[in-house]
Parts: sequence; C-alpha cells; structure tokens
Amino acid sequence: MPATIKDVAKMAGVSISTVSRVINDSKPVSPEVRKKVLDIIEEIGYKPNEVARTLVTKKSFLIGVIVTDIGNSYIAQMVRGIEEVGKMYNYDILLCSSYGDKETELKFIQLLNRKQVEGIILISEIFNEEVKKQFESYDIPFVYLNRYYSMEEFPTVSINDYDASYEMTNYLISLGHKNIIYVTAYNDEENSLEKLKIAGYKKAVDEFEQGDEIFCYSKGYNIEDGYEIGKDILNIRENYDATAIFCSHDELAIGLMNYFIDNNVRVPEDISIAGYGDIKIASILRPRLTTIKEPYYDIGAVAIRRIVKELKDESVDEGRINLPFQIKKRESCAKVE
Amino acid sequence: MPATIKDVAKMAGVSISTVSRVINDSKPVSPEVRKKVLDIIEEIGYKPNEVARTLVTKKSFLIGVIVTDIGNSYIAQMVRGIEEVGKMYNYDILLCSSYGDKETELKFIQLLNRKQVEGIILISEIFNEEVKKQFESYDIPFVYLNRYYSMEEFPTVSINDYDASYEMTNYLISLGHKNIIYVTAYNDEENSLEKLKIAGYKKAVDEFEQGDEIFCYSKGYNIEDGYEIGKDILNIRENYDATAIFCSHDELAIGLMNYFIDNNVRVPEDISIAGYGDIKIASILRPRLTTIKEPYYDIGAVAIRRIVKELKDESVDEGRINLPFQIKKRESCAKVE
DNA sequence: ATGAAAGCGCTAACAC
DNA sequence: GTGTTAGCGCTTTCAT
Repeated sequence: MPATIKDVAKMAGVSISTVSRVINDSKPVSPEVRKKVLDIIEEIGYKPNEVARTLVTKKSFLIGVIVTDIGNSYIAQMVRGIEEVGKMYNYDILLCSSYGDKETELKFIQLLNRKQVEGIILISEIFNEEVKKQFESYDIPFVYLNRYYSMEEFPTVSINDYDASYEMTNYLISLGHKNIIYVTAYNDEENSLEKLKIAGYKKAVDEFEQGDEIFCYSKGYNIEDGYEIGKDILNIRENYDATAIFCSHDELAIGLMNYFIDNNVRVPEDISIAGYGDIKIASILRPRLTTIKEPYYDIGAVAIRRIVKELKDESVDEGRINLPFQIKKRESCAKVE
Repeated sequence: MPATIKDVAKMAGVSISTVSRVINDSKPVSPEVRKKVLDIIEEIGYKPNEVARTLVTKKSFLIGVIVTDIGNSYIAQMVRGIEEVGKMYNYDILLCSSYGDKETELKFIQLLNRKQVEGIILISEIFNEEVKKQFESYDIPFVYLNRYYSMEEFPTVSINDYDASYEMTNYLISLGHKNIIYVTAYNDEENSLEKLKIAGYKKAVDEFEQGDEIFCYSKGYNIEDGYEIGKDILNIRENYDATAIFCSHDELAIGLMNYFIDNNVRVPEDISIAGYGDIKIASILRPRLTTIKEPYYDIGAVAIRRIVKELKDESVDEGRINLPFQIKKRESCAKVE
C-alpha cells in the first residue's frame, strides 16, 4: 500500500490539513513545519492520490479523445496536437478507438463521462446524429472533428473546404490544365463535406470557361479505392482530353499514382495529380504530391484550446473555427506544354 | 450537477446500499425493488461516478501508455494493439508523449502513478536507465517497449533481432548478392539492439564466405538520414562492387530509395534495398520495400495482455517475450543476373 | 433482502 | 498558522 496523507501527517506530527496545505501551497504554513513535512514526503516517497483529489475538487484533468483509428496518420497528428497543448494546461488524454462504429462512439461518450473527463473531443469519420442527443444530456465541453461530414451547430475546427477546393482548381488551371477530373466517393450524402469541395471545384471550372467539369467516382476514400479507379481514369482521360486529376483525398491520389507507376503512366509528364489533406506520406512519395495542407496538428491544438478555455469560463467562439490552409505545390503537378 | 447514488436512493425510497447492489449485481435484491431502482436510474439518467468507485475499489481500469511520439506510424500501431486488447478487459488508455526526453519519461511515470493507473507501458526510443529505479519504487505491472535499445531484466516484447537480421541477409544472398552493405547509425552504444542485428548480418556473411562485410554509417535512423548517405552509398557501391543494401530501419531504406529516384539510380535494377520493420509506408511505396515485418500491433497487444494477466495474478512469463517475424519479399530486391 | 455506518484519500470550510 | 470536521460518491462490512 502506498503512503497516504495520513501517514505523512502522523510522521511529521502535524494534522492532515497542514500536509494538504504544503502540497497544494494553498495556505501559509510556517517554514519549519513546511520543511519537516517536505522531508517526510521525500523520505517515504509520498505521492498524492489524484483520484481522491478529483473526487473532492471535481477536476480530473482528463480530456477524453475518441478516435476512429489512431493508425490513420492524420488522426495521429490531431492527437499529437491535442496531447501537446493539453499538457501545457496539465491535462491528460484518455484515448478510445471506435473503429468507425456508431454504437461504440456513443458508448465511449458515456464511459468517458463516468470517468469524469472534463471535456471530450470526438474525431469521427462517419455521420452519427445520435451523438448530438448524447452530448446534450451531459454538460461538458466537447469538440467534433470530422474530415468527411459536418454536424450542424456542433463546435468544430477545420478549414474552409470550399475555398481550398476552389484555390486548388485555380492553381491547376494556372498551370495550363483545361480539363481537370475531380475524383470523389461522394454519393449524395446529406452532410458530406464533399458538397463544399465539389462546389469549389465547379466554381473555378465555371469561371474558367474553357474546360469541362469531369467527375470520377471511387468506392471509398482509401488508397485501394484510388488504385481501383485507375483504369476508369485512363479512359476518362482519353474521352475528355484531361491532363490533370484533383482527388478529394490524398489517399485516393496516392492509390492512383501507384496505379500509374504500375502501368507505365508517368506523373506528371503524362498526367498531373493533386490531392487533399497533405498526409505525412504525401511529401515522402516520388513524385511528391501536390496537395492542400489541412493543418491536422493545429486542428487538434485549437480543439483542445477551445475546451480548456471553456473550462476556464473564458469566452469561446461559437461553432466552427476555420484555420488557414495552404496549397502545397510539388512535383506531381506540372505545367502543360 | 449530475445525479448521484443518493438521488436514486431517495427517489426509489431505498437505501444507497440497495442501489449499489443493483448496479453492481453484487448481492440479491428483490425483483420489485430492483425494477423500481432501474426505472429511476433510467428516468434521471444516472451514471455511476467511476472516480468515487475507484477510490474505494482501488481499480481505476486505466493503463498508462507513454510514447515517444504517436505520430510515428509504428508507435501508432503498437498503441492500437494496446487499446484494442485493453478494451476487451475494460481497460482504458491514458496517453502521454515524451518526445524522447528522459526527464519527461520519468515525470509521466510518476504522474500516471498518481492518477492510479493499474499498469504502465513505456514505448521509448532512448536508453534511460533511471526508469528502472522509478519503477522499482512503484508496485504496478509495466512493460518496456523499445525498438532501438534493450533494458536488461525489463519485461518487454519484441522479435529476435539476431535471427531476423541473419535471415534477411541470407535471403539477399540467396538472390545472388555477394557484397551487401549494412546501413546503421550504430555508434557503439552499450545497449543498442543494433549489436544483435549486426551480429546476425555478420554471421550470414561469414558463412557465405564469398562476400565482404561492408558497413555504412548514417547520422540517425530517420528518412532524412537515409537520404543524406545516398552519395556515400554510391561510392561504396563502386569500391566494393556491392549490389544490395540492408538498412537497419525502414526509414533509412526509404530515404535512400528517394535519393536514388532523385538521382536516376534504379531500384532494384541497379541496386537492391531491404529494410527492417515493415512500417506502413513500406508496402505503399513503389517499388514496394522488401523488409522484415516487426508485428507492431501484436507487440502492443501482447504487452497489455501481459499486464492484464499480472493484474489478475495469473502467472506471467518473465522478461522478454519474442514474437515471430516475417521476411516480406517485395520488389525493392531483385535477383542478380 | 435491506439499511446503517464506516471509510477510501483527499480538500475546504470553520474554529481557535 | 494549525487542527477539527464535514463531506466528495461510492462499496462493503455488519446488523437486522
């Protein structure tokens, strides 16, 4: 059994309140007594029990983070941001993985509440409306992070996808590309962020007036999905005289690039490819992927910053916080000769 | 304020002990009373406070995990294994990042103890002897995971690096390679696992009798370090007539491959490259990297399994647990013509 | 089968 | 400046 505050008090010949005062610096204690207590603490290696402390102070210094899968590099980056900023305010991270399951997300929200976390950040990849009700019944700050879907009126932090998509398309146009294929798995889902991204792409193409809107639909947003549509893309390229591809996610672009390498299509000589996200691997690959940098680390950092603020009763910006994005111009996109 | 067990008791017209009994199924309760209590719980949405529970039961159902950086994909994989298996036993993960700092590792061990975690898994990349003393003063199960250094007598789980390195070298030899360069950042550090890996490489080369041991030293084990030694490697290749490179870590191999691509050296036509680890990106790159698969997910899974066992007072295998590895034969290594 | 009461380790009035 | 005491929300004897 580890030593308790009682043991310290007894050995130091003082009351437990005095011990509490010295370890918390909460009230003045005479220098001699303070030293005595500190010595005993050192001697027996006493460490305050944070659980007992939490029970009375109502402060657990714990933030619950529910992720889809920490194995996704962009999620890992977000968690890094959360963890690192959280630490600045003495908060620790309770990590749970939902693996994309609705019920699991819900269950973890409950569990984290029972564990008395002071706030929750949900990093999801699905649309789960029930999460709303769940949170309404609890009274702790939370932030909702989702790269694919938006949940209305939910505090979140991201980038302006419409602008980002618009800018990237314009960049491609500025390179001399006329017909640009937009690749997505969008399937008319109500809350999909793809709506915005597609709108941005369309706007740029419309304004340009010289090219067509061309869409190619993948099964999903993973590398394999990108690889699978490689053949379709090649056909579309012939039919529409397309010279560039704008993928709604880096993963799709990477899968596609691999398909091209495997089939002797040169990037960017034969075709240019742009992605969306700037996941870690995007700048490691050859050619390096031109893409939109979503600041994952910062998104996590701002998310927890918001929670900490709310916990301190400071004013918080309502709803969505948009962070700046960047167009990363790299070798996968070239000028049209 | 959330409802407490008292509220439930009052509303149900029973004592708090009875409520406790129904929520824990710890002792028989008459069906009518049970139903009444359950109804009230449902009605007011009562959720037991796990912190209060922990204070009396001494079970926090929390495992502390200290990582170097969750942004490293292999670490993320380990954490996945820990989290997923932990969940099977109702354990949650308290995640802390040390970013490779000795003092931070130590501080987190203390912090986690104060938070009453039931076990600790330390995923480190440095050699930190003080961790030993730290753990000796606490009395909770722990596992030490480190891809670079070994800590004697510490419970750990990994692969047999000597065997793995030996097998990979032999595989390269079987492909017809005579002179194989071994790339490492090994600098004579006492507890480096590189010792074992180098020994395995040497053994295979010695037994082969037809090639030379050739070493190339990088500054570190990261992608950039691999890229930086590209020029040296090319020189060594000329001088020693080397046809294959065995990198002590995938990251080095990837950096090197990028250097080659950037300098028009073809892999595997001009030179073969093998890595060590099988990090996520190894099988995404083109050519896909031949490497040794360290089962990161399983390593994490076994680590927490060990802790849970110890917590249940089941017998645990002492010290090191070695998991099987695999030689992943992919396109970065080819037969010598 | 149920309730009263002690106590987990700590903080925070409240006295003195 | 220091000690006494009442909880925090819960589990767990111990009676009944």
